[in-house]
Amino acid sequence: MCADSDVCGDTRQRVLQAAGEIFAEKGYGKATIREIVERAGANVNAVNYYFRGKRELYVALFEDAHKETTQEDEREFKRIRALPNDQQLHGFVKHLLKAFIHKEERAWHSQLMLRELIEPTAMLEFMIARVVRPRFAELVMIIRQLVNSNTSDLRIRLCAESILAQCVHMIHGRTIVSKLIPELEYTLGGVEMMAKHITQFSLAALQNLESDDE
Amino acid sequence: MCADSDVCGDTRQRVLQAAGEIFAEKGYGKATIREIVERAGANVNAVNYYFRGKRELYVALFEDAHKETTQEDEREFKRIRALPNDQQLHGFVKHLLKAFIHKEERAWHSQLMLRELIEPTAMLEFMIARVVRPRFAELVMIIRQLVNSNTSDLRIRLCAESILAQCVHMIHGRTIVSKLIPELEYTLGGVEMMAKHITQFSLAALQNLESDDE
DNA sequence: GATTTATTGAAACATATGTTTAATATCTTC
DNA sequence: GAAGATATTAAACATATGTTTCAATAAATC
Repeated sequence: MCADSDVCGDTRQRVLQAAGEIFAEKGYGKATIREIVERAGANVNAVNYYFRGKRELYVALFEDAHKETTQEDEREFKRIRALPNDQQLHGFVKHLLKAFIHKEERAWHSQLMLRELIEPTAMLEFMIARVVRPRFAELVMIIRQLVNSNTSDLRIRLCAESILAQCVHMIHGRTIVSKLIPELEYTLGGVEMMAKHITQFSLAALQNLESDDE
Repeated sequence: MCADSDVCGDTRQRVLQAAGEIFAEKGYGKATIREIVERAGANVNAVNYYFRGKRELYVALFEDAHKETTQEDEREFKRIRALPNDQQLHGFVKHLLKAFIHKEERAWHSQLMLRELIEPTAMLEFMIARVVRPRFAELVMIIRQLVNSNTSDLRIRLCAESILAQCVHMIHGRTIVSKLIPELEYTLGGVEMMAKHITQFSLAALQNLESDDE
């Protein structure tokens, strides 16, 4: 047996790749081992041989995806922090949106994360701790620089949710969005347009927030 | 055989109720006929006897839910149109949010609709046409009264999506939202707070929109 | 009240799917 | 090149689940 990726034949890798795509496409429940191994050009047994089972394959995959996602997040966040205040939000929104429009081979990393929000498995807690919370914290930091200094923390977190909501909705609700706004294509250009609108809408909101007493 | 609800024994009705709850809870795929009939106190055969199959049961249920939803929408929209301009948005947001916090017996009507957005079945098209589009149109009307008269239609529709996004996110992302903002309880009081924030945030955005030329 | 129809119940059937087994092939190492 | 470890394959197994069958029972009709 071999656990490391480079040592053994590429069957393990092909299964990982195929599983990533299919889990991202259909979710854990609807993905079947037989479809995965077929796409990987491997035998049904391959999943159990290399990963001990469907669930363990999913966990392995998820940890891969999480690692790549957090690395990319950290890299991007560093870059964004160096931007002028009023451009940071745009950078953040664009970063979130772009992850989902990647070329197919890579796209499943992000889609897998998003799926977890839709139909949670046992990995949800892990993901909230490692991906969602850091992103949320970063967004809160960006917002804090844009609003009145006496704005309460609760208010800022609510605004953060409002902005996240718009990003998530564009991806996850794409079927509906593209029917209601056919002008929005799900390409790199379309994403620019989405990011521009979300940023503009949210900046306008933040700059116009009423004071916190009520 | 009997198709009307009042004529035959109440088995058919009990199955409908149980199915509504379970489909809303778990989605079409994960709901099983055996669990449905068990909760309804009926035999496995009941589903096939009264509805010809699982899918047909789902369709029947969905049409029921849709009818009730659209009726309630129309009633509420009429009421909201009578409000002053600046209160209409708040009324609309509150209406959307409240539907999901109903007492359990009724909640599945709305939850079933929301599920369709998450894991679409063949009913998605039907639902977009009958529920989503009318709601979207209503929201667009409300927004149009609040912005500069030369604001483009595309811009207005983008804003409508931004507002819908926030509403949907509060319901559909409740697991995460309540972790990031523990102050937000999913009770009637909590919903008031959500509605207040979403309205305030969005009104601020709309009032501050830049002009459309670019 | 007998006959027909509608409803219910238990079991069987067919299929899909995760998992295991055991045989075969391939590779490594001495 | 032989022996043992590693990898692959095909088949079988176990379970879950939608569906069907058919007999038993209840309800309706005449």
